Amino acid sequence: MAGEKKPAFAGHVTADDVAVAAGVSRWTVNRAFRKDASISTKSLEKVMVAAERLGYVPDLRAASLASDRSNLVALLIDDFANPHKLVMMEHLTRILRREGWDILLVNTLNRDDAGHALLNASQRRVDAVILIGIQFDDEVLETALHARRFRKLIIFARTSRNPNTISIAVDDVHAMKEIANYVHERGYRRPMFLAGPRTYSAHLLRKETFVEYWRGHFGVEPETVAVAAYDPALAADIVTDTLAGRNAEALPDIIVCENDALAIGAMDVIRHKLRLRVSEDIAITGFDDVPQADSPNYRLTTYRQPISDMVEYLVEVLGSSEDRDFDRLFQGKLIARESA
Amino acid sequence: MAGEKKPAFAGHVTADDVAVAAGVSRWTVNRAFRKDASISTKSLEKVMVAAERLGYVPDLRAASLASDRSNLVALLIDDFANPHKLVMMEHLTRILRREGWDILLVNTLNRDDAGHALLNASQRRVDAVILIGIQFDDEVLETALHARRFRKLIIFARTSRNPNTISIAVDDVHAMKEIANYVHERGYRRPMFLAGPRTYSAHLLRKETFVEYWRGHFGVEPETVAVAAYDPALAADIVTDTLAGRNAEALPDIIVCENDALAIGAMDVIRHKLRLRVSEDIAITGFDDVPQADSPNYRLTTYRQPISDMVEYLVEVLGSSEDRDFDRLFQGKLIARESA
DNA sequence: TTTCATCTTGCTCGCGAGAGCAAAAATGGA
DNA sequence: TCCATTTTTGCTCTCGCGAGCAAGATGAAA
Repeated sequence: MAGEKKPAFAGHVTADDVAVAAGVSRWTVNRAFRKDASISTKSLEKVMVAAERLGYVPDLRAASLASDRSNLVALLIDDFANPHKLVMMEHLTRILRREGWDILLVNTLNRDDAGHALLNASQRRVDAVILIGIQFDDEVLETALHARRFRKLIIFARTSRNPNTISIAVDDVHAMKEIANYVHERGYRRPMFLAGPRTYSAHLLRKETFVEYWRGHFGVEPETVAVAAYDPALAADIVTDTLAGRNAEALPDIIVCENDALAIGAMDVIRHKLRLRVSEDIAITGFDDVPQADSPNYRLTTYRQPISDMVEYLVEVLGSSEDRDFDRLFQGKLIARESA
Repeated sequence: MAGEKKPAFAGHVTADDVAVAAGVSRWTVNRAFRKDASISTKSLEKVMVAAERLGYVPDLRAASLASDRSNLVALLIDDFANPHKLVMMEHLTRILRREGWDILLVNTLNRDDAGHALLNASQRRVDAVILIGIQFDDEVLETALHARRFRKLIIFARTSRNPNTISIAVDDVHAMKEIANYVHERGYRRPMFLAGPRTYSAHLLRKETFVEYWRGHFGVEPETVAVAAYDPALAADIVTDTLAGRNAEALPDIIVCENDALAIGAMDVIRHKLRLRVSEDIAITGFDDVPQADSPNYRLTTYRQPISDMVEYLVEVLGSSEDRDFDRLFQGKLIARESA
């Protein structure tokens, strides 16, 4: 009380210090920082004034340890060449933070590393794991799930058949049918599908859907090419290797890409390597509607995922303690621009 | 011992359980998971076998609480439109993880939010904070530093004059002089400088250096234009507003950009809005050497920062307990491509 | 004023580890 | 083989907070 001046070394100010300063018990101090706790406005104010003066903030490690809820989620990601990841991260970090969740960011270096990444997260006792990476196989997920290291394992922006994971994604099947119809209506007849890497657990149904739908409805089997990563530069190499030297009739009239990262790489090749015109000679579609897709340089026809809605749903899932099936598909939107 | 089967619910397997299973004490179990601890190979193995079987992993929250070292660093970021952020994050997440550091990712929504973001981090008792965002003002940093909420506050890829922060950055002054000389040597005489937002604490000395150097050495004051964010789309708007309608003599012959994000936006405008040729009509330089800069579409002359080296130095700083001046400038490299 | 319900406050115990020390075991040299 | 040294192991105490309960304060109804 009497001008007892500690050198405000906030790193080690504890609730006890505040309690003494405010003339209440330690538990009242902690209660003041919990939104659910019952506390009188009088002591709340006393505590807050003292805390402010001493520079006290509660230690979430201890809170987490005692309550068995960490309010921490791990975000596992690996596909850093794909610009859409930046978009997803922006939404995830902003909205999760608004809802009081902190994020542990883990770079899953490669498929073999996924298990370690999961283990890493589990050591911090995260409440949930969000996968926005692509390199995971079922075995790893099964192991983690079986060990019940997390309450929830959420696969974001990708569908999963694993009944124990929660998948929040766009409706790829519907989307690709819409794209296929659009492409056909616009008069394209020789599509080539440019696909990304095949993963085990978390699938994109885009290639399968497009190919089957096109074959079923328009009678021909589209050519498909796969790229080992969602990397524009890599996509460019593959497309160059595939198309360079072909004469006009052997070229596709449109390249339907699994996402914008691939589409951007492919478009660069059409223009600068094949020296053809985009849309007139070879059209192109993407998926994701990354910011670049709207640039005057690309004007890419693509398909927008409702990322904000998906993340809002994600926080709803995180907050829920029910044990139901949380899987959900969202409807996206075709964005027609000049590339197709 | 005798086939006592718990339903391997790893979420609640504690060191005590493993101790019983392995026939040692709890402390021996914990020691087995610490690299510095003294333990016999025999008990190490016993513990590891038991831990593996039960699915035990140490609880880093508790370890952190007891040892006052969290092995956690906060990464504060805000500039999600800039593709270079993805590059930095990839390096940071990969190398920090390799060295045993976990990352708490915090999206600093805006300048007013920086204080909250810092507070957020401090509640998790992170060992250090790394800023790769741009919106911080001195007041906020001073408050955080004064409260000593973190052992280290590192400003990455940006220089700071604040003596209490650690700045790990590229030598902007040297870099811009090199760029200015290159530009002049290549015969450009009417440069325009396209700058990003001005921040308080963490400066980029690029604009100042370029403008002063050019004026001092070549006698004329270059025109400068500022963009409110490192966002290609925003840069495109500003450049369009600035240059559209000018006749040829009033146009710059080169646009020197503070970074690639701006350069990419500007280049799109030159081609698709002004309908001019890049390099022949208006040349352009960037900074960062983002992946896109190398694409056949841009072929941007730019300046590469040695991000890997910088992050390696960062982990060295994190690991050090000395109390010296850790500020360091790295030398980058001019990457000449076709855009200038 | 009394009585009972409600709100607030303080307390015991526990969360899962680490520091640091003391006891026990292993090791080595004469 | 014996004693001194070194290594390994176990233990007490602590880190900062929360759950849940009991005691105390407050207030409304009788």
